[in-house]
Amino acid sequence: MSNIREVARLAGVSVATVSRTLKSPERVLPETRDRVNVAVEQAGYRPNLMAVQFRSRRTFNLVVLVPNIANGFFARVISGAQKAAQAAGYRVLLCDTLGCEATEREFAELVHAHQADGVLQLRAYDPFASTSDLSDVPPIVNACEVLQSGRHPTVSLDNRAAAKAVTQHLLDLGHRRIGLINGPADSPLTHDRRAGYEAALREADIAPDPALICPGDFSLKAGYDGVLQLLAGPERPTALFCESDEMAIGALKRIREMGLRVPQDVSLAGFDDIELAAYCDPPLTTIAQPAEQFGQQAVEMLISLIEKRPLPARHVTLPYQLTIRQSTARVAG
Amino acid sequence: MSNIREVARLAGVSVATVSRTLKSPERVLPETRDRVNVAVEQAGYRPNLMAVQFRSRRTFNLVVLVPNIANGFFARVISGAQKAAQAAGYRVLLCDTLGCEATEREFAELVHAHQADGVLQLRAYDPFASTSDLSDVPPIVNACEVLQSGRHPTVSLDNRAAAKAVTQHLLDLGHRRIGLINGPADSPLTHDRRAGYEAALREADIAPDPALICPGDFSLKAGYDGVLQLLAGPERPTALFCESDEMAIGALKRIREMGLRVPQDVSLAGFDDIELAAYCDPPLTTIAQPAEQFGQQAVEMLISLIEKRPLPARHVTLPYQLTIRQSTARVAG
DNA sequence: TTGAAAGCGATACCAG
DNA sequence: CTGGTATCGCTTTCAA
Repeated sequence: MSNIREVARLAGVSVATVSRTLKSPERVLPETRDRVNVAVEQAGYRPNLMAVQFRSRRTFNLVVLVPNIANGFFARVISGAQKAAQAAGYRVLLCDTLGCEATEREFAELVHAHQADGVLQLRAYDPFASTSDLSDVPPIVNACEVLQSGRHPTVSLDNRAAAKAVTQHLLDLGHRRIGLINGPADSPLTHDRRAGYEAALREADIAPDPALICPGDFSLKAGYDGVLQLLAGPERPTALFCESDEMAIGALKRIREMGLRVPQDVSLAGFDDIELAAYCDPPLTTIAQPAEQFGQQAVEMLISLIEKRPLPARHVTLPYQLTIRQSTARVAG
Repeated sequence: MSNIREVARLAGVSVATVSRTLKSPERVLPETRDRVNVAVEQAGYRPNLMAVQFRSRRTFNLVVLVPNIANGFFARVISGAQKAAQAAGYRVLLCDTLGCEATEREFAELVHAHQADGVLQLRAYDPFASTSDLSDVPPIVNACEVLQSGRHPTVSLDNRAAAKAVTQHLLDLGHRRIGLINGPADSPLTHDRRAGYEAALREADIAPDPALICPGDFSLKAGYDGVLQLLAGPERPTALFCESDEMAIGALKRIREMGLRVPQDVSLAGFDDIELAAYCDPPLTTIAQPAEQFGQQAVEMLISLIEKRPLPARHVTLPYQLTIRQSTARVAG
């Protein structure tokens, strides 16, 4: 593989001139420049980025920690992140952490090892939690699922308000017994969404009933299993709010298997507005999140951090949208 | 950030000794070793991987080119790839190329720029097609959707046989008019699956009818749109084979909207066996592909290539499995 | 067993 | 405008 010296030799100039021609051509005589360019061509020369980065102490790599790549929502976040990164001349080192803290810490360490310039974390875990010396904490942005510490910049959604809006929508349709299938217990998303759900109920003078709330984890299976528990009791709810579309789709299957219809017997609402939500039968009422924007905004903030540009805002909240389709209807009777 | 010199100073040894202690401790006196380790600890030293890689000319990075991260099938392939990479001490640089050849070439170039040791391509496009000098082609493995050139090692599925098996299954159920919704026209997958479909028909003495074949692109929408065309004619097919589960799910929605039932009026089969296939109503008959294995095998081959170990086989074919659920049934009448 | 020193490839400073 | 050269942090001979 040819190097800069080889090119210099071919062009009959010094390595310094080759470097200059490539980096700031205006500082080189056009004639010399041409000779160098010819030599570059001839040698099939490509700068060894390893060396460049080593020298400049910059990698233009961003580590993105994803809890689960297979999740349609994160896939869109990643897509947005990648576009923003590419636009700014950065690359994305994607890591499917499966929610494993050790893995997350390990990958975050890549920054300390000079393998990346910053970290984008899409889960509520601070891989640098144990680093008390703030000057030792590299550029990091937290998006989607954020920490309350406020230590790092964040991009989030007002999950409480969104969940409240969905619940309100169900209340408006006359529902009084509304079931909830939660997300993972340790996630702030779950906490906020549940809080929004309960707030809406209370404002309608309905006491939240713990028997109507069941644990989940955002997966198809959790929705499928959750329904069994929620619709088993004597006074079954007339509506169900699932904290993710995947759970809603799992729930839908089980509801059908139990011989009930959506929305005639049970109204069903999800969260995320994944592509599939519109293709369900019936199409799913849900909360649309600007997934791509999460990734894009977060990456832009991260790059500002890296390049030490001022951040317009340390904490950004993106808008949600209640998307009403046919899975929710006025309560029967 | 502390460097190796700092550690050497603290331990009162030379940088060479520090390096040795870290790389081959057995070549260092235990006593010295301990002193070095203490110094490492004390200085909070972490080797600058940039420098290590620069010096050793190895990055332990693998570029993985994915046509579409949002696709559930690829998500599983990636998961398998990542596990295999991690197990071998490599990292994955994931690139969502969106099928853009320029992007693919650009990322593949990272190998030439010494940013990665090899490339895993999950699509039938050779980013080094223009490189005629074989010694200039870096380690690369092609998986899932493979090229016919045979230039690079591959991991694939016998798509023709799999499609033939699905079609045979439908024929066995008494179907004679079987529609097909194709994948992208430029993909070998599409070609092979269609060939399998036609072969099965011919063996049953049925002439493939072009009017029963419609173009698609593996997306929900393509399935949704395709049905409109296929079921519009006077002699509508009694069964439909979609070359991806996503298209089958889109098709399902449209079939319902047309007032037809699956499988009573139309049998429906997909391909991929994504998680959702089992959660459809009715659950989808489909071809299960060992997605994780694709990623795992391909990465293992790639690493063998990189480390110049002999490959057990240059072309690996993984097994498929016809998974029969409730979306296909004996033809009515 | 340990240390001194020569690079890896590119950059940038300082002279000329 | 151009060239010589020190330097980034680490690895790896080669000697001692």
